[in-house]
Amino acid sequence: MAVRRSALKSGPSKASTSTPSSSRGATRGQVDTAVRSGLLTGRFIPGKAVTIRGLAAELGVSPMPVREVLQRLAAENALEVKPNGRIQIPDMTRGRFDEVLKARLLLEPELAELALSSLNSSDVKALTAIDDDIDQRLGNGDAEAYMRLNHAFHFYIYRASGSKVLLPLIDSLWLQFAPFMRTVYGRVGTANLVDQHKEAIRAIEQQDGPALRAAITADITDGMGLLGKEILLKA
Amino acid sequence: MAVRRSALKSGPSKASTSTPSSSRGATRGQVDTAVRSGLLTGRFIPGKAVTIRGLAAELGVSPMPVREVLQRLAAENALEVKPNGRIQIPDMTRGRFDEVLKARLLLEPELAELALSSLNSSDVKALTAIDDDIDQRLGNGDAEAYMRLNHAFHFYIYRASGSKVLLPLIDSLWLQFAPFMRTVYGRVGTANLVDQHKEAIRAIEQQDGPALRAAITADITDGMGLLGKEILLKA
DNA sequence: CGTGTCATTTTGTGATCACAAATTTAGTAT
DNA sequence: ATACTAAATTTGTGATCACAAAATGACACG
Repeated sequence: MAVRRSALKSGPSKASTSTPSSSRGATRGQVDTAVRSGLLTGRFIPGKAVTIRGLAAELGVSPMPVREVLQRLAAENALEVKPNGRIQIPDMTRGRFDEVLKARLLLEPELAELALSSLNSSDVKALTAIDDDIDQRLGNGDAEAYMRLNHAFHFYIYRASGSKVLLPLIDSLWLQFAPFMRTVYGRVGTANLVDQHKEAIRAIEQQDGPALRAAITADITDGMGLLGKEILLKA
Repeated sequence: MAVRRSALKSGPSKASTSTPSSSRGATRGQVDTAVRSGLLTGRFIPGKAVTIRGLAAELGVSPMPVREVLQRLAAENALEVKPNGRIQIPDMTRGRFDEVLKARLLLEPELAELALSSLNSSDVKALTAIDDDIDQRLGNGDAEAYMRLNHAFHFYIYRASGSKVLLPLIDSLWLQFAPFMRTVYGRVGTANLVDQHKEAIRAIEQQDGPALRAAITADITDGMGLLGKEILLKA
């Protein structure tokens, strides 16, 4: 039997936080966290099929919780159910990309500003720690770690808003573009990636709303817009 | 046995369009359409529990497809899974309401303008027909019909954009506030509801983007913002 | 009349099964 | 070799079952 690359159960990925580790819906929570983190760190390749039994075997659970999780993620447009029932990672198109970019630019600066007043100096410290970690990993070319940390940085801010509506929408967006961005990093590497994290941190320190909006907007445009469009035009 | 009010299988609701009526996932599609339309027309009351077996019996299907549909809708934040596994219609809070309103104002005018160039004179005719229907129903106080038609009006426009990203996000938002708005209409009635549909239609006729944005924005603010805030403040 | 306790019922969850559709593989004929 | 066909496998779907947790109801006790 050939050694097959496993999309999950690799890396630390710390699947503990916010995961109901026991009691009601324990298995489903575990599966959900595993697949979500797999999508966000680019361990799933766009266009590749995802089978219920395959995932179930890989995670050592029965097909049932996997079925429900995949339906959930399909509802968030993180997965695509084809007319024949087959489930796969949607591949990115130019139209979809433009829409995700537009939606991100509309929602994320807004939520960041909404969270601003809830962020204090200890949060600044935590964000700085994440950003330092990112800078350190960028040189190594570890795209998976970069994606995980970049997600952690943004959502640390967004989560502080306590949002129950905007946050899930943005969650859905990240699940949609993350697998594609992974393929982008695979081509251009991570060495010369730029972000506006330090500007964002400074804006938070000074409680400067417009500056934070600008930093987030620029971060999205630079990190996703420029890179992605270049790749998509080549196709 | 007492006659229990059924949340579904009542009214015409025309569950045919866009429903996979046969082949793969037929039953699930039927259940999904039924519950979705039930939510959008306010046949589900916020705070009320929804049981898998109950819905399954009501729709005459096995619990399986219902389970998956409810998980889907929970992923879209149209339903809430409580820590004990119980599923219910989330009840509206002031914070949630403000967020939904904000998100609608950010996304819907944008998508309407995006759809503008795809709307032609035959679409104007269709929209006018829907709006006339609304005017006719408003006097009758038929809140359910109003909600269904208002949804039809907005999404006729949005769907024309061909959007695959923004449209699902807006879909999620409507599923979240619809059940609450139903309770609002139950208090204030539908007689003196106002909308900006005619202004929107005129903007489409003249292909006037800014005017369409303004009409949609005003429609959201008037129809949802004013009414909802008043009710929520009383609680 | 209120209150705690225990039995009964209901509910979600995970597992397994049967089935049909679709995919893949093998085999064969041209 | 190539194209077509048929068998074998894989896959999603719906149904049913067993189980534990939770909700509900009945009932006795204060």
